[in-house]
Amino acid sequence: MRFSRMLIPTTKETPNDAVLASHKLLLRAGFIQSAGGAGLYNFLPLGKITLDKVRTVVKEELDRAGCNEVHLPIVTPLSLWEETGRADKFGKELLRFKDRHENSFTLSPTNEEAMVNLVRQTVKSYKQLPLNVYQINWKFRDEVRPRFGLMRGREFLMKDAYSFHATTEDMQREFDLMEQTYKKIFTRLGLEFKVVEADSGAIGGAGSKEFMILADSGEDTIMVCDSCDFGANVEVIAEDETKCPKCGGNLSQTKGIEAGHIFQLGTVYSEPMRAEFLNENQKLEPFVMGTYGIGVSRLLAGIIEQNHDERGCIWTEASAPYNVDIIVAKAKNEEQMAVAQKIYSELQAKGIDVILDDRADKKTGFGVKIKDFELIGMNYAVVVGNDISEGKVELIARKDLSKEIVSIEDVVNILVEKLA
RNA sequence: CGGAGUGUAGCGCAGUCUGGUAGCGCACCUGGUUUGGGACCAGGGGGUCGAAGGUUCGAGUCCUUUCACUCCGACCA
Repeated sequence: MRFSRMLIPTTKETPNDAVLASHKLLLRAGFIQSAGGAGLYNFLPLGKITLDKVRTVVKEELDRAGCNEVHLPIVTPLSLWEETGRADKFGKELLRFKDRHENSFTLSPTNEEAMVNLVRQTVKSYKQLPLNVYQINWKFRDEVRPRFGLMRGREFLMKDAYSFHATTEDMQREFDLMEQTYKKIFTRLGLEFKVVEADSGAIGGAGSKEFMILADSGEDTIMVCDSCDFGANVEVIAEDETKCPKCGGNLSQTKGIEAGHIFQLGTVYSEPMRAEFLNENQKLEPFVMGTYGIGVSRLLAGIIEQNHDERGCIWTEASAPYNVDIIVAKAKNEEQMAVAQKIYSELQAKGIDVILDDRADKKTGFGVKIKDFELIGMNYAVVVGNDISEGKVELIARKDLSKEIVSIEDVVNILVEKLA
């Protein structure tokens, strides 16, 4: 992609009302913009690309774990919510409206009822179990106070998975599989995270675990053990507790951003909704369920909260909109453009996501391009400038801003190796 | 829902106290000079001052009502 053809409205000034680094930087770097209402954002080209990259990582790992991707309508009949009593329980956070025939609907904030409905209409036998179905779809919650940009929007992208089983043991097996799958997803995304014991809240059910991105700006306080892998949200453990209940080690307090949550549901939805299958003994039984969520758009904010500096975003390799930014110092210089084009094509041929900053207007000098690189936070920049007379280009790593001069012939292989 | 604040050009703001021609910076357009760390000079376009009502010869400014947004708190898979 050529920078000159892309809508990337970076700004020098920080919006006054943004507080969190991720909120400020995603706005300044042109990933998102306000859509005019609280907690509603337009995803601009860079934001859309990044969101899709993160979404793809989530999808690939779930598919690998045997889950089935489906797509449910965002508009759900309120009657489904009345079957489980959650129409009342969810309160005002559940946005309701009526169609022209005066039928009531909601904009889905989560889809337990809708997914149980899907499955009860199609799965009738224990032979069809277990089953894990998921979607990656927009959710709407009429939050009391949306805030912090993508961290707590009213409309947000969430992966929600639901598993259906004949027995509690099999559901617990799937629960463990999902925990492992989530660990793979968060690791691939390059995140530092902690799995903690959590409260089940409005979703209900027995056990639940949260996946916390460790960041000082996190809204959740968690207790972590320094000698084993135990961790818990302060919702479920006394905040003044100092000893690990699992191994007796020391507990310390830290902040986390909840980016994933997995639940053992049991039959709390399948029973009231009469979602049943016929077992081996020809008896009807309610499905034993689990449910598993990841806040995909929140992950973008979480990645930046954990990875940024005073100059801008520092995307991880799996999440960066582009891994390499080729900066042509003087885009009107034909030799520089030719060298840049060559490196660009070779990187593309190697399957690396690369953008060519070919902007040649007189307002956009070298300084602007390098500042944009640092603000947007792609992994590496290749500066094609005066050094080409000696057969060299400059390679800059965004993470530590280290620079090295490398030969034009080597730069592609060096990048392929670094990004492997 | 309680507390605090802010609405003036795409963005960031001044002007409001003390009523009298709508301002500044960034961005944008034209021309010229620049060109390795967010350039310079000259010229230019863009506003029903959040909305409604009121006071006044005259309202961005004063009064009343209302809406929206932001922050703190409570709440939150």
